[in-house]
Amino acid sequence: MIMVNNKLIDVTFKKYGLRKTSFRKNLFELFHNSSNTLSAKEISSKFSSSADKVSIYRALESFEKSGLIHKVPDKNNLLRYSLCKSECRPNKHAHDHAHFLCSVCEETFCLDDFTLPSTKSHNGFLINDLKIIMEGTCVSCKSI
Amino acid sequence: MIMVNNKLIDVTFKKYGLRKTSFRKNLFELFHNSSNTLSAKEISSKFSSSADKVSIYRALESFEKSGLIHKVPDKNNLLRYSLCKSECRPNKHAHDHAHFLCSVCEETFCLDDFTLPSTKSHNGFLINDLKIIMEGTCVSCKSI
DNA sequence: TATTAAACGCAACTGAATTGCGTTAAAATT
DNA sequence: AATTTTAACGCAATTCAGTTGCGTTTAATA
Ligand SMILES: [Mn+2]
Ligand SMILES: [Mn+2]
Ligand SMILES: [Zn+2]
Ligand SMILES: [Zn+2]
Repeated sequence: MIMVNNKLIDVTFKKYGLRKTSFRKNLFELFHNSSNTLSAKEISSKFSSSADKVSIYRALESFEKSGLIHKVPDKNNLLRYSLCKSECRPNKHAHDHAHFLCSVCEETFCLDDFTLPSTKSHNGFLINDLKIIMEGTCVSCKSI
Repeated sequence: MIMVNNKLIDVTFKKYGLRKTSFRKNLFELFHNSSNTLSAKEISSKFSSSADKVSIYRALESFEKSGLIHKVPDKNNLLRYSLCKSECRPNKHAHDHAHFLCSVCEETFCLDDFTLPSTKSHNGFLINDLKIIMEGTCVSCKSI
């Protein structure tokens, strides 16, 4: 099942201070090979119930705290996560890109070249983090 | 308890096709007099348990469908709503503003004067809806 | 190899949100 | 004004994402 090479796992887990348990390695791989964002339920189904849901939630929390993944807003208010860019750290998630949700195929796309406004404050509100979430029709679904 | 004049209630409820029950009139008033957004729990406490939570949820759903209120993001993934601008209709919620989540008080604020980019496409992606969600410290929490 | 500390897995729990259904009240019709 | 119709109400029961407790296993380390 491991398609991501072990070197990358070693480097990544060392960098983020994570234990290399078989489940967490597989979970990392799942994120790494997913173009779309993931909910706990989706993760569970990918593991075909071989992973306990509590382990999933705790791993997600741990990954998020380390700066490996970040929360993404979800239409149905579920917890949903996506792999971070390599610049992310526990104290600073660098979400310097917009996310696009296709209403047709339900895929999520990272629009890396969509530059975010770099505003740091607005009317006295101090902005630490800014997310842009788009909804619409993706390139491939448009032409169907 | 009614501070919003009855004329406004009449006009608004007619405009949005809503029944004038005493609870829903009070709920509308609550939204009208609130500077910040509201969750079901917060609404419940304002009514000091005189309104059933099911009625609250159903009223919120009904208000939202009519275009009177809109969902806003919440720090703890709760359902949270805010009064819409007068331009909103069932089929077209004009969410032309950004939302701000305070990490300290966990409130959500509508930044009505932070207008969203009106981009309709990007690299072939057709954008129907665009959301900006900011996180940071709100005005009041900043000065504590 | 032994120690220790984090991760796992199972069951039980929590709490926001939903559903069912009989009752009440607003609006429409007569 | 009285009747019919239909939406809203209220209570109980349910659902389900997410959490907590705790004993066991496994990875890191010494
Ligand atoms: Mn992303
Ligand atoms: Mn708003
Ligand atoms: Zn698509
Ligand atoms: Zn605040």
